[in-house]
Amino acid sequence: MSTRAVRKEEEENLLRRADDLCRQNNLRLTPIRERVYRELVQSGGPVGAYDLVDRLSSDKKRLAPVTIYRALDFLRDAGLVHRLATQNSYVVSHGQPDVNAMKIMFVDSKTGETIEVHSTEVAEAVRKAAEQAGFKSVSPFMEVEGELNRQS
Amino acid sequence: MSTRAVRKEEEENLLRRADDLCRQNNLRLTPIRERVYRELVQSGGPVGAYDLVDRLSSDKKRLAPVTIYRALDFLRDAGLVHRLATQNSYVVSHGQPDVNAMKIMFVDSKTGETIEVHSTEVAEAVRKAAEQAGFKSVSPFMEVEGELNRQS
DNA sequence: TTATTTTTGATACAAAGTAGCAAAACGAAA
DNA sequence: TTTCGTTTTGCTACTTTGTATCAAAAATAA
Repeated sequence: MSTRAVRKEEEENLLRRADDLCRQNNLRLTPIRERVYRELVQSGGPVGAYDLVDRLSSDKKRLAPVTIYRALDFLRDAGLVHRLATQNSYVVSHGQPDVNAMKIMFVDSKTGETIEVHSTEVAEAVRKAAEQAGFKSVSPFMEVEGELNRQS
Repeated sequence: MSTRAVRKEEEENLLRRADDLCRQNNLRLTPIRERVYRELVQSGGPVGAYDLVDRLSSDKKRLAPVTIYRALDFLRDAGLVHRLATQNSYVVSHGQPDVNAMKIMFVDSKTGETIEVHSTEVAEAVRKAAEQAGFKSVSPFMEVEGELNRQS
């Protein structure tokens, strides 16, 4: 099986799982919301909101930015998508939600490429630091910039 | 000694250290740069760029945003200031630069209040996670949202 | 001093995100 | 299935955040 086909399959997995998650939580994965999610999945990386506007607009119909932002808000609330604040962009969240793990989104400083890693060890260490700081709870998501090993 | 006086003293410490650091690294802490830094120090928390524009502008002379951004870029490069991407704001970096520690800026989701904590434990755990992700190096700074214990 | 680099000022612009309100679609209840 | 309330979408305009460009001024080096 080609890597192309594998990727296609992975895309469908994500879509199906998103669908299930929404069904189970009584959330409505409406057409635009699904289109936005699908576009993010297919892109394979972070995409800017206005880029999504362009990609999901046709010649006949130009979507308003607010439409995309609303879809993104929904997807973020559902935990399906992360916002990369340092990049002003949005990216699909991978991996099953493990409550005890920290979701770390590593962002390559050069290319903007991202890789998501879940770590309970980091979660534990951050919780400890948070306690020191007088924080009672912390977001299970964080973003770290760094340099990806280039395998050219 | 009043807490007010203590704070004033701390401010002067920071200013002096910034001055030293720049001198030692052949960086020019020019008047606007120092004014921006001082304003951030005095505010005691994160401040937006356009807020700085307002605060540092007089009736006679209105600073251009780009002037502030340039000063902020300088201060960030020097490691004196952090940008809080999730808040679109800028905050003074505290603590002596410990190369092995992760600088974690905890941001209160409600108020935007920040507390900086340095942790070698987090740094170590993140490094390990980064290796898994195929990253060879990571930024020594990160931002985590959470909820501060309210001691009303 | 003169030449070179760095910093600042000024104008305009680009990019990212939001407010507010009306129309449409949906879902539940009668 | 019609009515009613809620959620979602469309539309227009707007706010906030951040940059590009190029000339003037200031600092540094030769």
